[in-house]
Amino acid sequence: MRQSFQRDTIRNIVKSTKCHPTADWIYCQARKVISNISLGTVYRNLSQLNQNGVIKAFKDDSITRYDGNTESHHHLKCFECGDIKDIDLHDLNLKEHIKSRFDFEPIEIEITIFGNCKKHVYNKIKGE
Amino acid sequence: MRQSFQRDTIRNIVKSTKCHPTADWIYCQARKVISNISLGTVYRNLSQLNQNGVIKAFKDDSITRYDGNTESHHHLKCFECGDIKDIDLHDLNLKEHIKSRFDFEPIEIEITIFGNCKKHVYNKIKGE
DNA sequence: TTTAATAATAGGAACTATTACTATTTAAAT
DNA sequence: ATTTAAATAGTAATAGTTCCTATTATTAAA
Repeated sequence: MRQSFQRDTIRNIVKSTKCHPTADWIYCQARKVISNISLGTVYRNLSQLNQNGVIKAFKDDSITRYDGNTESHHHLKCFECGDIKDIDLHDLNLKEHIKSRFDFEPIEIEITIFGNCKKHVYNKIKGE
Repeated sequence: MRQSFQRDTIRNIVKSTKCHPTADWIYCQARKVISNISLGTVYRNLSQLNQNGVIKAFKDDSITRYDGNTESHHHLKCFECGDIKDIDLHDLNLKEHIKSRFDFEPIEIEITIFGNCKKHVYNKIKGE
């Protein structure tokens, strides 16, 4: 994988946000730097960076989101605002748990918890 | 929601398999009963049945799968054969855990564990 | 039991996220 | 400098799904 300004730009964009952006959002940001960058280039490089473990891709409903945080972690997604927040459930020892209970060798665990974040729980209590 | 033979057929197909079928698989099965049923009808009814809690829809990569089992449960997906098996992690009390640890009101938890099922773990040990 | 209202349908067009294709450009090894 | 192959921009194609429309079918009411 040789150097390209396009790829460096894309990596920097993903690495500098915690908003779990989509390819399209990244494309819009990238165009501010390279006005004629193509969407295909964005997809190709995101896919490459993901394969090399530089970033992490995950599915949010039917759209792919990208995460600069490559540590093992899970997601809280608010039904109201759609915000996705990283959480760590490392101490639950889920892999060990699965391994000992089921006839299955776990490699990767994806957890998304849907519900209401602080802000929207508060709003519901207030009846807003 | 008034009765339709198409919807009844679709519900029966989903309810009578544990294979977590896609819309297209269900469409193929449905055509054996109603030869000119349209794919749009299949999608519309699956969506309706899901909204009414009769069946449950979930995403597998970029495809939607449907589950006749509406009890709260999670999935084991084998990297080798792609088979998806239902598991119950009810006793982990994940909702209580999340609620007490994060400022978040959990409503639904989706967990998919990717790895190798019994059959393929065995094959790997044997070096096949 | 006809009639009226409208939910559901078949068939096909449209949409969206993503991937594939191709001629050209660019990085970097020789 | 020259060469080689990776990367690119721009665009066409794909797959899964939703939307549209004229027609049909179910159910409630007269």
